[in-house]
Amino acid sequence: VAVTLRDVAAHVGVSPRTVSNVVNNFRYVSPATRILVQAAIDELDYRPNLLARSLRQGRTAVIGFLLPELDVPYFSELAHEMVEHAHTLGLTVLIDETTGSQEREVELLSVLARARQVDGIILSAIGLSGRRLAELRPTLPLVLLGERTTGSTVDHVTFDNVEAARQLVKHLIDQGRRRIAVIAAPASPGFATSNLRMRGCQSALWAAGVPYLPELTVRTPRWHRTEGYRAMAELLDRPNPPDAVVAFNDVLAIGALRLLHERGISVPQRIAVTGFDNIEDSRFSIPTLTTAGPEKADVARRALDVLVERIAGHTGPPRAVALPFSLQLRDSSLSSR
Amino acid sequence: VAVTLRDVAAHVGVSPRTVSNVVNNFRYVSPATRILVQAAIDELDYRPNLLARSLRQGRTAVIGFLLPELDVPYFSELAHEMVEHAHTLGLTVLIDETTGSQEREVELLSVLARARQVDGIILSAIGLSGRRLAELRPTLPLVLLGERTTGSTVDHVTFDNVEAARQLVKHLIDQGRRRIAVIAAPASPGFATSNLRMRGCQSALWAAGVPYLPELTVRTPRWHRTEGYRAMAELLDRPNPPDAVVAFNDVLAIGALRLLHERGISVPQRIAVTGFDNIEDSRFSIPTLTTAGPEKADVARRALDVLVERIAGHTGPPRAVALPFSLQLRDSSLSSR
DNA sequence: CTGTTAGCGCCTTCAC
DNA sequence: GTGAAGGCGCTAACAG
Repeated sequence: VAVTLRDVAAHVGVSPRTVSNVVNNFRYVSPATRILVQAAIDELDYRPNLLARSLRQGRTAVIGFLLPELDVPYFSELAHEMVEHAHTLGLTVLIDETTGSQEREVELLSVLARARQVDGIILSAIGLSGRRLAELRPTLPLVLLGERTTGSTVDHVTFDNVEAARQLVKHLIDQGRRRIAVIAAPASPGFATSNLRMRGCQSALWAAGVPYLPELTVRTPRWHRTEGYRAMAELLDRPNPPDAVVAFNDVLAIGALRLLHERGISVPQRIAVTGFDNIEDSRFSIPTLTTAGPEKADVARRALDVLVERIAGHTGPPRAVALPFSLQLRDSSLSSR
Repeated sequence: VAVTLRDVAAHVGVSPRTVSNVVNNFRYVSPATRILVQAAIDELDYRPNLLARSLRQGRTAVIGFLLPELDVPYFSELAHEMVEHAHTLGLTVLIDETTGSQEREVELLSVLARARQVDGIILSAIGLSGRRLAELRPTLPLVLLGERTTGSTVDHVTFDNVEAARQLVKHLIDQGRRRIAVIAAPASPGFATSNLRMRGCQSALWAAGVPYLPELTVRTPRWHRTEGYRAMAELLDRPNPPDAVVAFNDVLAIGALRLLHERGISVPQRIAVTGFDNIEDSRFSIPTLTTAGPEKADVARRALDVLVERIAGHTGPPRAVALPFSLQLRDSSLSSR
């Protein structure tokens, strides 16, 4: 039932070539024929079959965005920016979830890359190490998010996780906190986000001569609210509870806030809390949450720009884009207000 | 550089047909050749070009999911379920944002539908009226979410918004509330979600003989936290403030909670608050939020099932799937605890 | 400026 | 069981 280029051509009495020229806004079509053809297109309600076009041209104008989980606010906010900015570039976004497992990251990456369904891929990697990635030798333009791997062989966009963590902990120390707990996400090999943030924390403690208390570090299996809630409970049940908690993302922190509320422990008076990511919710939580992170719009914009450049054929050494980030000091960590 | 079916065939010394048979697990391939071909596939690392396959077969195994905004928790949670369930069906999901504007809903719908990039579409419509939709005569299987239009000409999956609102308000009345405010989303033509919820509220009030107070209804332009915050401020600034607030989704309610906290008004003691959607955050807000809605996994599952059935060629009258919903009574509305 | 031809990579009807 | 040929709808040479 679908109207094809041929149908339009036959209807007007020109060759398919001419119709194609009109559809693609090529020069060298006489105004008269252009009008004629356009009329036929409108009349028959013709739309080019993008599949056929993609097959022919070898490009699809679709990019794949692989992220751990769409229902984690950081990623949904990022996905939003991605879709929005992609749209301004005339691109569509195909989203798939990796659940943060290395196998699934590898699998999706290779499936997407080989199937020619997308022109390039943006991967928010959690489990994948730089080495493993290098072995894969991705066949498609690829931009990595959220992890800075030394000697990485692919483009990536990130921000200075170590420095951000350092500044957050320094802020807590400046506020007089001395027993600083950490709610960390799973340890991964290599330079995973969680490890970088841990390093920043320790560096700040060391610089201030405040002891790092390993017994006040809890590692959670995932980055969810529930995990933050559980981890906080665990911390309180230990002898000598903390006077501050650095959670490695905002939802973990929000889970912790919830538990503290239930136990009747006031924040920040008795325990200060900080997060990471600056998700929308951190401005509305009770109390509002101190956090740090880059602008998500920046992340999306830069990642797409680098990717588009590669798709356009740019060759050259892998780019490492480090975005600026900012600290948002809010009620959850400000003692004197 | 890409390896094609032909390359594999040439490498083994069989016809493309045979390779295709192996790839697609057809009967009637001798075990010997199957093994041989499979070996060549592995060796050359061949992957079928999905674009070519789709063009040939007329199906893409991709479904489009059009939603207002990915960074609104309800939709990101729903998208998560959609992607996950689609995966079990061997489908990929192409997500696009409509920002809730009718023009963009129409545009994306027709672009996607004609371009043959997807086999079917699930649309979480906000602005689109049933009538407008009927005029469009979508050329592709389409399932509508979140709005029940009378005499609709397309399949849709929803739940009983009127009844859910009625039960929430009845609950508030049972708790002794009498001055019940409403933070509603934009009024739209037809049977938009917001209108249905409003009707449910009024019906509950009427049934209990409690007056509906139009001066305590605020309509917000969007469904965001900030709007809930602003609307709540507006309500408090009016003479005779409410003793309960029904927000038409959870993020509006969370915005309202935030403002009430800043004004030092205790919830639920002085003002009770309820939302809609049962987003993850409603279990962690302070206080936890009373809310109502269907299981998002159900929504995704049923929508996909109906869509897949249509894609498979099922004809028949449009389906109207009404999902069960549940009330989650939590701290924000329970006076006696 | 426009028509003709070929082919992107795959699946599938028809033969053998 | 397997081979040969054709075409899904489009665009990119190459004429003219």
